[in-house]
Amino acid sequence: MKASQFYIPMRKNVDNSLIKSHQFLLRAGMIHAIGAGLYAWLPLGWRILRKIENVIAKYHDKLFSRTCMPIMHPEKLWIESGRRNSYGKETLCAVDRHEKVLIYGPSAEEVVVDCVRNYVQSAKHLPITLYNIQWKFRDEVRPRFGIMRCREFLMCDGYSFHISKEKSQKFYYQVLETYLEMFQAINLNVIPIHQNDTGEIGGDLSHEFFVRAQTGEDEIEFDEKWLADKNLTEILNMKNHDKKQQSRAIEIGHIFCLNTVYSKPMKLKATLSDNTQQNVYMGCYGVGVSRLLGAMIEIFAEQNKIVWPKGIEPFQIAVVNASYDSKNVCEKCEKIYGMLLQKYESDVYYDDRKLSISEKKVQLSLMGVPKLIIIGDKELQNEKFTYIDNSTKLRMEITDSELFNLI
RNA sequence: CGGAGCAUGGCGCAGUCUGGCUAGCGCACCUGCUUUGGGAGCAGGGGGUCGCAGGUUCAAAUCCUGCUGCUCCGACCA
Repeated sequence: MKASQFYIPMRKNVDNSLIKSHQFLLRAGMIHAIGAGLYAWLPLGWRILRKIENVIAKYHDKLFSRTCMPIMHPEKLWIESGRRNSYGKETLCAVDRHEKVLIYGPSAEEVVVDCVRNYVQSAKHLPITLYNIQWKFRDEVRPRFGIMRCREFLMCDGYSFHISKEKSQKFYYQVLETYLEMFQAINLNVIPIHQNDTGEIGGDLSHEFFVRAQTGEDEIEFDEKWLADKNLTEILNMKNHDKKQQSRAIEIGHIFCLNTVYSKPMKLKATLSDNTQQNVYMGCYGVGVSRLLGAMIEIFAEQNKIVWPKGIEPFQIAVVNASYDSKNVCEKCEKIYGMLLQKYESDVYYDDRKLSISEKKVQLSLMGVPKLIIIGDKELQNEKFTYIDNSTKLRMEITDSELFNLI
């Protein structure tokens, strides 16, 4: 991607009463506020969001198969599950031309149940595990903190269907374990906390996943053992009296064992080998994808730069033209850019704009591009490149061949 | 939903209390020159009628009423 073709409206002035991540998102040109709790994802923000989505999808693919559920749900399904009455004013509705009420989905239990209930007749058809990553809408009383509590947001939601409570719970713990791996893979020191109150979703076993951050909306207590050595047994053995530390925290995920809370009213049953019928045991598993992006900024961003977790960087490497008036330099940059494209594909950024080298470097730090190859008159004369690793601050002069060994 | 605040060029703000010169500042933008290695400098220049509607007044960004939008605190919250 060439910088000259990339819409990235960076701002130097932002309202400093906004939360850190919100300010950063605006400064780096990642989002644009459209209305209360509504944001447009601009090219840079969208790229990063997609990177996060990809990691989350990769881990969910180990346990679920991916689907895409509709955003709008017929009210009928919600009446059937009983959530129409209980969910409250956060439900945004629309009326179609036939005067039917449609609900902009805040989660997808009803539609997923509808997808499987006509097929599932026997225990032999189970288990079924599905997930989707889709835009959700909750008409928050008070949207705030930028993308952390907005109305429209991207969420990954998984659903499991098993024939028995035991199997359902076993799967639940598999998901729990996979989530721990997943969050670790993106450098997040996540703390799972067992919840007793499962809220509107229902069910009886639930864990919330938190990351510590000063700007978090929640106050949590956790066992400090979590920070050193974490494994599944540790969680299961955790008792209230073990809790030793407190911190502000951001909730980035929540999982539930739902039992038959949905399958009962929605008549999702399977026949057992003794020819009796059994309500199917469900679980649901949610990760806030867009909120995760905000949480990463809260955690990893400094004043003028961010170091994204590995794999989340908007671009892995950038070619920086330091002498845009020089034809030779421009040609060299194009050539190196072309070669890097072969290896990094769309993950290479070429800053070909007519801006000073200083400004380009500052902007690339703000974007969180980890590796820079700087090419200017100086480099051309010395027949070397300047290589800068933004995350480690390593800086060196390298030759053509060294460049290709390095990257 | 309760409380508070804000709305002035593209962005961030001052001016409002105590009505009155041509509505100001920083950033951004345009032109020129000099620059170009962690958000360049100098000089010149363009752009706003002050959220919307009404009212008071000789005169309203400024005072009054209503409306709309947004932000912050709280309650709420998969």
